[in-house]
Amino acid sequence: MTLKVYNTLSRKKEEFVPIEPGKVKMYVCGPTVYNYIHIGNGRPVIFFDVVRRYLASQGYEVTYITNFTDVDDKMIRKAEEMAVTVPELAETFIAAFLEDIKTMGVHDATLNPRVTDNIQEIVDFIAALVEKGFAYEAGGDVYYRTTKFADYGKLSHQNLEELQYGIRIEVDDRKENPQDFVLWKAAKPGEIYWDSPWGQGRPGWHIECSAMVRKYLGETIDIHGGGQDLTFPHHECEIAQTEAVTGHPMANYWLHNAFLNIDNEKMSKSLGNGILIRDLLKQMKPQVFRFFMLAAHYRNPLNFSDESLKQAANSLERIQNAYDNLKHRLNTASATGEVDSAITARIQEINGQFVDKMNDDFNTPDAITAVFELVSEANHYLQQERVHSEAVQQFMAQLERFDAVLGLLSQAADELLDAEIEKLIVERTEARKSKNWARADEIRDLLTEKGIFLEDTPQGIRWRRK
RNA sequence: GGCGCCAUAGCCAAGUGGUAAGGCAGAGCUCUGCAAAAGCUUUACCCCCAGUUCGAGUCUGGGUGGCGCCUCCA
Repeated sequence: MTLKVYNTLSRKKEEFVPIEPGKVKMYVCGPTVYNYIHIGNGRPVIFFDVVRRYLASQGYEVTYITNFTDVDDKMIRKAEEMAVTVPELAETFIAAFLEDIKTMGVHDATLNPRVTDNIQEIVDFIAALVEKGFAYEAGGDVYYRTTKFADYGKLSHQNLEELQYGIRIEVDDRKENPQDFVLWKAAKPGEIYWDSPWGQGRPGWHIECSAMVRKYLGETIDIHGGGQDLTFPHHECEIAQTEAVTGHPMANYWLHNAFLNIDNEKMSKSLGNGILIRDLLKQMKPQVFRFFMLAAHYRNPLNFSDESLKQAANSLERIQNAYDNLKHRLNTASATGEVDSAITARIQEINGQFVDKMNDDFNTPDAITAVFELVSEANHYLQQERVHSEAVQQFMAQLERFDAVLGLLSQAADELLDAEIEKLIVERTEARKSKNWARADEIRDLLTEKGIFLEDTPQGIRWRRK
């Protein structure tokens, strides 16, 4: 089965055909770096990380670009509040962002371009739009002339006439039409600015992505992603800008993730229910948050609650236990001869399930079901007294292949316990031998307090941290 | 007003028109000195009403209830 992705442009699942065989160029709109990212921001970050990992696992060479918006109105306002410069503000929160996503196990992007490093390209882009009559200058600002672009609205499927303008934002009367959007914004006194043919100012929000996509990936890319809210106006405007200049489609596939709600309500500043990722991850393993995210399909709304997280943690533990148990049994695996070919075949079959589900518009909930199928098979196999090391390795290798895509396992290094704990474990073993259960339990309780959980298995004592 | 989305077990969540995956939680059992882990067993008239069909969770129409976007937003 081939990969199918839901394309916002056509509102259909379409077969994914890359522009260049074996290669995928994707761009995902990144954060405006004026604050720490919240858990809602985590959804596209994690989802597109999985998309990218999956494509790579299928043999594609993926170029993954995600930008930083490091200058805009919000940045300027926040910098003022914090009494720092805009670049200082950006440095702080870019560093924080990179740290947060690393914690979440997100792979590094091929490149994280910044708006302020691409001003010249942006100015050139705007100049080209002006040249072609798609933009006009008005009092130091430059606006996009939406009426000139016949396809305006094709992504979000909106009719220009039916959009209600000025509902939330006051319409600027310098615009020819209310739906026109700003490409270049004149600097007010004291604001950060760059020189341009239209005077001192800064880029509008949408133009940066058009300029950077073209510069780093080319005129047409394979996948352009972002949160659902970016469909309109942001991505609509990107299309208008890019396609007006290049005459080619900006991206072949537009992917948008649905929102994360908190206790069934949208997360918003006015509700005051925002949760920062760094705060959340102080309370739980990052893999739990990833599992929670991937347990729902990316195009469905996902509700964040303590209960859901608790369930995610418990579910994830089953996978982690299976992996740890396999690893543990590897030490004492003793069966000889050939591995039962039925096992190998079954693992292959489950891998096929996983791939089929991922191919179906990245159905991670069903892909996770395949992971659980593998867990079940592995657990069954481990019921046997004697296991074959190669079979155990096959199970582990398959779990690791799944994990290369999903990023859910903790690879606890073979850390050493300190001498005192080591001694207690030995003492407990002695106590058990002499059936001194009271002492044995006492020691286990003692270690539990230290976060070390002991398990007595037929293959010997094992411990795990919790 | 326009454009969309969602409704499946106590909870989370899949589901190409052929007779409801998976996980969590709960209950019982097996194994275990006790545990843990694991295994086994167990839990659904798919929001309502009509229609199409041999057959509908799935398609169509109409409701009801939630939600998103309509130039800050992931």
